[in-house]
Amino acid sequence: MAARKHSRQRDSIKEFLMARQDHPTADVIYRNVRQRSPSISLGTVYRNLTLLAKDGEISRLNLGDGVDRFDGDTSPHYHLLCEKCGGVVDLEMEDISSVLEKAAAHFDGHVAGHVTYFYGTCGRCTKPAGADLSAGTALPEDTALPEGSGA
Amino acid sequence: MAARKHSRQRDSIKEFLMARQDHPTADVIYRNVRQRSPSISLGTVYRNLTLLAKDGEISRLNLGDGVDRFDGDTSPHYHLLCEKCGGVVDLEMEDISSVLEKAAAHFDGHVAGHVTYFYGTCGRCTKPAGADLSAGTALPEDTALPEGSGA
DNA sequence: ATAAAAACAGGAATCACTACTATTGTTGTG
DNA sequence: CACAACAATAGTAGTGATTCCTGTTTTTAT
Repeated sequence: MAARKHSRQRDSIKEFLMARQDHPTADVIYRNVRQRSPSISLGTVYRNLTLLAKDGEISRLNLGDGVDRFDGDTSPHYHLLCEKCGGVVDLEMEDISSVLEKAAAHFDGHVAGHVTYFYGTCGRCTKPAGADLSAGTALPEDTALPEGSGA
Repeated sequence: MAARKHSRQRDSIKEFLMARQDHPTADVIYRNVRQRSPSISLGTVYRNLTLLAKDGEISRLNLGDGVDRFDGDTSPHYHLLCEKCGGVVDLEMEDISSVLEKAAAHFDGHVAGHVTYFYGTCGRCTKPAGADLSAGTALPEDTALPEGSGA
């Protein structure tokens, strides 16, 4: 029930998220989508992110640092929170779902799932300062609006 | 530097936490400690919880539900968040620190640690309703003040 | 006893996020 | 196409956990 209706704001949000490899916060999404849809409101961003996550089209991450992040990639994978730059990167690693069985082994309740994430230093921050940062995938972690050009 | 000075408020907080098997929130701690130290302020509770956690005397848990919880047991162990009652219970389970190696295997940064918790249904909530709830460890999950007796 | 500074109480402020309301946009149906 | 039903929006107010600030009180070393 409550059939979903189309909305450009939702399209913009999803489109933006799909194009990102990082895991932006609602605020970053808001500031960026606002370049295409200048009148969009923060509440709309939150409402749609929540709705998209509920429908399984995106996923919502909570890495314990007080902000939720959003990921256009809903396939199961793990994340690492970089303690230096605050960024979040995907981690390619073998399956660890066996932790569920381990958790259930001596437990008298029911274990439905688990949340795991890692912390440490991302590849970029691990390299010696001033190394080959010139090339590379330099997407500033939390791209804010380039204050000069847009609005 | 900044030598720590003794304080009864901090003592009360730690003492209260050590006596609990559940994982109370700052607010629950505040409401309970206030029975012993009626003039304690919430800010003091937070400041001391943060300080004790920083010094490794207690640990701070974030289970992604918007509230931090505190645990007097700092030995490494895992937690389960009950989706029915909202409570948090300890999980006795074999070591899973091997996930760290798995995470590090194909990663070009540095993996320092991981956070893992489980969700599902706790033992009490799993049992058929109205069963043997009469006996048992019935500590109400978020013990508020028993409004009648105290203040 | 005393002074330096850690800690406190109380309240204001912050921050991410949610809720509310009047208005606008979408969509199925005749 | 017209139009009613209602999903979605913008804008703004509200919430709840946590932190910060300030003048006062405790602790503690001397």
